[in-house]
Amino acid sequence: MTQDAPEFGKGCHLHLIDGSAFIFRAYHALPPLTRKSDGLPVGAVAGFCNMLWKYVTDERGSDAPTHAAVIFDHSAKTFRNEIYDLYKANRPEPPEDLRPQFPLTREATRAFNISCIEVEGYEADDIIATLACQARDAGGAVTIISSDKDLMQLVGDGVDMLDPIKAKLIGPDEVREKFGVGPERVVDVQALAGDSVDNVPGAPGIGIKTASQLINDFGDLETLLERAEEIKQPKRRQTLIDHAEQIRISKRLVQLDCETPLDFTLQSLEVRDPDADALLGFLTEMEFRTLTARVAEKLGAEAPVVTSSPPSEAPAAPERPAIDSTGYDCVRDRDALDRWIAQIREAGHVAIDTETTGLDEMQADLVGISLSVHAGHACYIPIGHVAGSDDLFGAAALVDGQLPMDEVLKALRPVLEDAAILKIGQNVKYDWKILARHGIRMAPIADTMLMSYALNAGTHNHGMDELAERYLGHRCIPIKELIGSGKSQIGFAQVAIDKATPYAAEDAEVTLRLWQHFAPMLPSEKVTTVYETLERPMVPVLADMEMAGIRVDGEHLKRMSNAFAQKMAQLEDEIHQLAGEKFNVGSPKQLGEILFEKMGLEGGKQGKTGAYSTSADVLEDLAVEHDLPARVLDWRQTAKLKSTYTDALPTYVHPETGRVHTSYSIAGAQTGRLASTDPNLQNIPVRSEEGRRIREAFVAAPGHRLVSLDYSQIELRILAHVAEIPALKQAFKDGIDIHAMTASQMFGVPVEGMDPMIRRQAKAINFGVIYGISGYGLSRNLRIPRAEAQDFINTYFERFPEIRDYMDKTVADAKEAGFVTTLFGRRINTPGINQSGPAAGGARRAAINAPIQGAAADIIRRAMIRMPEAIRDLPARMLLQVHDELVFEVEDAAVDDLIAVARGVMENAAAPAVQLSVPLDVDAGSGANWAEAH
DNA sequence: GCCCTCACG
DNA sequence: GACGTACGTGAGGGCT
Repeated sequence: MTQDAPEFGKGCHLHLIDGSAFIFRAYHALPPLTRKSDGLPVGAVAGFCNMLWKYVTDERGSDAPTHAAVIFDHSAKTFRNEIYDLYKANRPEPPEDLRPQFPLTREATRAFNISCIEVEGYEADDIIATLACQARDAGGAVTIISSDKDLMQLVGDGVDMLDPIKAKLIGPDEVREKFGVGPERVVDVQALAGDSVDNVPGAPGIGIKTASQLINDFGDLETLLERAEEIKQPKRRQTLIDHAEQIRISKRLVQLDCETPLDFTLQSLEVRDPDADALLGFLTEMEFRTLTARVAEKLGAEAPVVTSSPPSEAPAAPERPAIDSTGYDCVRDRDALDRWIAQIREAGHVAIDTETTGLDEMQADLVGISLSVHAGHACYIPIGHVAGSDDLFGAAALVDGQLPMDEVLKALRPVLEDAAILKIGQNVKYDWKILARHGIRMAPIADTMLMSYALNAGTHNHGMDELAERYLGHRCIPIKELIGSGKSQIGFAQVAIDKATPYAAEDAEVTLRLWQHFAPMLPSEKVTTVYETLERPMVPVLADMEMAGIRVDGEHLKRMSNAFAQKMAQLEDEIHQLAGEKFNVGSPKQLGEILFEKMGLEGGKQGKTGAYSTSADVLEDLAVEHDLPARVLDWRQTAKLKSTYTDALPTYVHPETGRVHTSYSIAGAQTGRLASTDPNLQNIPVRSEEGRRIREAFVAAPGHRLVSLDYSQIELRILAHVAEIPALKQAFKDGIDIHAMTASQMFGVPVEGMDPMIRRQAKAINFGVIYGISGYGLSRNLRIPRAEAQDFINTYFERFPEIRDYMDKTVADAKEAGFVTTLFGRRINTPGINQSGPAAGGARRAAINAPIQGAAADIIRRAMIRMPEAIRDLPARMLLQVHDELVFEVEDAAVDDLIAVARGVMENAAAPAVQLSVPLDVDAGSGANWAEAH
């Protein structure tokens, strides 16, 4: 697109809009508006759009810009923090309701078809300075749309500023009026005067007035500092002599950098007409009715109507051409690659998929990358394909006709890290980690899997093949057609490139189309906030945790394995003797026959498959009278610990890091909980003494400790809040033993000196309530008659009637809407709620449990998302999440600091989105290993 | 590939 | 009146 644009030069006029200033001004100028459909805060976005619209429609006549860009700050840390670590340190975090609006303002800018620019490590001011210098040097004119005094140093020949609010032009005279010196000496004055807002120290006691006087007296700052002895006022003289170094640092802080590395040209900033569809689409999505109407009128277009049909009814409408995997591009040379990169830059987004040698993203190697920008088009860039090897010893030689991996990554990196280009993935955490291993931190990202999860949790799973079939009516090429299966399976690197291209490129196109399908549904289905605040931000957080891994002591596990093997052999002998014959103790079928046929024990219940149940609770009952089932229980526990933990865990130790790297699935559980796989580190034993020793094998690195923080009773607290149970809320506020309190209320006994059995029963009921209690379930759990269990439940509901109200209301809501929601808006669909028969009970209990379990999951997600920023100055890393627990690794000396900071984040994680009526309590511990820390 | 069992919250 | 149930997960071993 830019090839035809004229070179930037004389006669051109560049407008540089200070986007961050727009945002903050918009935020503070407007009341906290929220989007009506889902409560997403959008006040700043609304103000921002109004300002942009006003800017775009202002009549400027011959002074109209030929080129324009909106520039944003990328992140809080910049190169200035290396000069002075306290730079901007006292600047408060942006308000919670502003944060989710930052990405939206970028989207808004793109919707207006204005170039959107930000660069990591640089402030917007530096980018503005760099562009202004370049434009001025090229002979063009520059107007900076901002009233920021820090930018006034740029004013001069060919560069002026425009205060967008006062509509006032700022030239050298206005600068002189403000600083008492000309633009070229502004930094000298700022260096002396300092700036309390940005925490630029300056010289104490010297303000702008004094500073400009001094500079005017001595000419410039360096001269002033050299000849400070000549200053007449003694105090002022001493201040300058004492603080000369601090003043010089201050100058470096306020001096804007004209050398920001930029990967685009001035030509590419050429002014473009807004695209009516894109702009109206965005404004409608934001539900800005007035502005949408105004824009539609001006552009002579129809304002689109947001439809809000539930996703389950959404047909796989094939408005776009069917997916055809035969015509994809295979990118084999630099020109083709550059053309794709130009396309991506023009569109501002790209769907991306990586192909690798395996599923373990900590070990798999990159084989190729596929991209798609427009439906109907996609490409595959092979980079790591090797010759199919019949020869086992033949070195895996790269196939000809592939660009070198380094070159491809180097070319793509600016795009992948460009804050103005959205990278769309399906399960993008996978690709993020693969690229992170090549030093690329991809941002910003979108994930179609997480979009589907926010919309469809509870309805179906969110894998690409399933989504493509459901929503695009397209059956993806099965990977098996390329790599085979079973014994003859080959790696993706061995697949011929002409076979890999349609498969890989298709994945990118499907991802793009899923994004086109889902993205507009998030607002219409009111789950944008969930997606933006609970799903999307988890990707880099989890990726970092997974890549950090946790150290595991393989020797410790091996010793335990040996001990377990001995114990099992001994138990096996005893069991065989008791049975009078040899059989496979690990076979429930054989065991059932021994127990209930050969030995003729009572209580043999056959399930639907005709097999006897030999589950632990059956065996526990039998164990009261008989030795054999007791031995089997012991054997089973040992076998479990050995096979699942002490034997399996060492095989997961990464050869290079020496640590175990789990993988968390964000969209696996229906309720918002994470799930941990390969290995599952969320079910490491803790309940039995023998099992707990396995936790001793999870150790901190030398010089470090493991710290574990966990929420105390978080689900019961959420229940107390959502069901508004005064007695429960008060107990949590008073910090008293919640189960004892329950027992006391139910049975009328004092909390002091309570019978532990009574407390245990109350505890079981408390948990039962969370699960959607039934008399049968409670009777089994407590091993009491069903009628007795039912009596307990009745008493409980009498004492806490609000709980029954809550349960009834939740089920009624689910039946009405087809879903339940958590406190934070997470939606869990309940498709089975209107079933009849036995399945109805299960759906009913799941619906009761989901908002409670889900809200707890939301809260710890919020804590995790805030954690990296909160602990960034501590020598600590977040390693694991176990539903209500976070595990960190921290240098010895910083244990207490970490606990204080992390606890604060966790205890306040619900706020400000939700003001809980109960406190959240967090327990903490630390030690050389996980057993000690827990 | 399904079922059973059991580890966790 | 009978039915069959605690909620949410993942992994390993047996068996077809």
